[in-house]
Amino acid sequence: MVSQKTERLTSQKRIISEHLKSVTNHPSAEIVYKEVKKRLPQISLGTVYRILASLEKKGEVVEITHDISHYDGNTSPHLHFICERCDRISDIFRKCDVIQCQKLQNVGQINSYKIILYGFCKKCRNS
Amino acid sequence: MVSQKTERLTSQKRIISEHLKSVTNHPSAEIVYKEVKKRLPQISLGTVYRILASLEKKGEVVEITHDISHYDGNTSPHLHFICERCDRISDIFRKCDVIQCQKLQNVGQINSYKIILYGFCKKCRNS
DNA sequence: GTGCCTGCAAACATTTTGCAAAAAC
DNA sequence: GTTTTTGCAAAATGTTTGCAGGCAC
Repeated sequence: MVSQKTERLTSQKRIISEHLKSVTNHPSAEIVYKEVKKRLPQISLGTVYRILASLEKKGEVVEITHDISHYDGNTSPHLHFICERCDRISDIFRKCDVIQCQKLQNVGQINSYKIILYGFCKKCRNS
Repeated sequence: MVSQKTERLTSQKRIISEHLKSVTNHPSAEIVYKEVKKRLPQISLGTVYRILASLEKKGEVVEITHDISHYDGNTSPHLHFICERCDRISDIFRKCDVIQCQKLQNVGQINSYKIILYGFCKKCRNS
């Protein structure tokens, strides 16, 4: 019999997960660490990285790479807009026809996608 | 009078640029370095990074982040497909209606976009 | 000759990892 | 009690940078 690893629910996992679902600002690991530390003062940055990686692997969090990794706890399929001036990442809840591309193209089996738009946000464009 | 910096064409820039235009495998900086070293044995990795960054800034090269940075010398707008098993990056020359998203959304001014599809390529799916 | 660019190596920032103690089950 | 997870700190990785000499113009 192969012993199988059963995941355990720790307060670290729960609180990081809750935090990511409650914010919309796509924080980096460092920022998640700082925020979560308010509730769990003894947590370490390494743990934050480990938990973020496992949440991503499970599909409960989406990673957005912009210089460094940022994390989005909203897993409904959507796009991201990154302002090249202020670096803010915002959500765009609008479907793109990637599904259509899938069908037309025969590269293989498509499981997910990431779409990032780059430009200037309204605030930065007007200044 | 503000003195203005005029760019100079060096063999390093020319050969890296040529190399990226001649391949379709989306190499990392390290791989570009190894390949270009065949023609320029004295080139350094730092120079490769500097030139890749400047080409990207000028829009002559597209950066694809997948764990590390990969570079695409083909600047015609297209999508990328990454196999989650063999990590190969392939091009998909097909337009997506991101333009349409732009018009519908009013986040600001959109300058460019990156679309990455993740899945299993045909070879990996059948094994 | 002027000043941009390179090679080198050291520095940097982010992320990963090994290990012993702690917590979950 | 067993096994997973954590905190800590050190290591690893990819990338950037300062500087002196080299090369483009």
